[in-house]
Amino acid sequence: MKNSIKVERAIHSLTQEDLAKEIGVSRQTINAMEANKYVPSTVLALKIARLFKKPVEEIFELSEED
Amino acid sequence: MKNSIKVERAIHSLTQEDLAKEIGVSRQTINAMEANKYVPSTVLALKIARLFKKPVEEIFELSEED
DNA sequence: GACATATGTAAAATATTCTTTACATTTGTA
DNA sequence: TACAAATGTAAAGAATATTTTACATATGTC
Repeated sequence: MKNSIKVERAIHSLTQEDLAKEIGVSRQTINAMEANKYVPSTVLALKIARLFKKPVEEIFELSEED
Repeated sequence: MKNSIKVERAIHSLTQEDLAKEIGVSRQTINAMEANKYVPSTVLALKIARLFKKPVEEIFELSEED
């Protein structure tokens, strides 16, 4: 799965730590998500999409291997 | 978090096992998801939404406690 | 009633997410 | 250069997701 969190963060001028606080996770969780180190939970995806005012599908996209 | 998987399954006339095979998880995972026993991964949410041709947000909804 | 199919549930094991702590590296700026 | 802020990364542990196996219950049909 891919995601465009880093881009959205840039658009909204948020640091990883800002975003982490907004959605209630650690900064490392944001960092790891951006680096595709793991697949986040649906709750996180919904919170991030809501914050950025975009559909989940526009931020998180399935890859071939999923 | 709430979800309407059971309803979508009824609309599409799919058994829990049908759906499980479609998206590549065990039947118990579907059953537990419907019973809100846990929060699924974003990959599962995207797969389910894609199968039912609806946005993730229409099937999975954040609750107060999230 | 007997049978098949679908669903609910539970426990143990495994895999994965997420936190915490800590440090290294990068980048911008005085 | 020196400093601060942001980012990358890693390792250990806690919490949670998911599988597997297994059985119970419900529901429809013969």
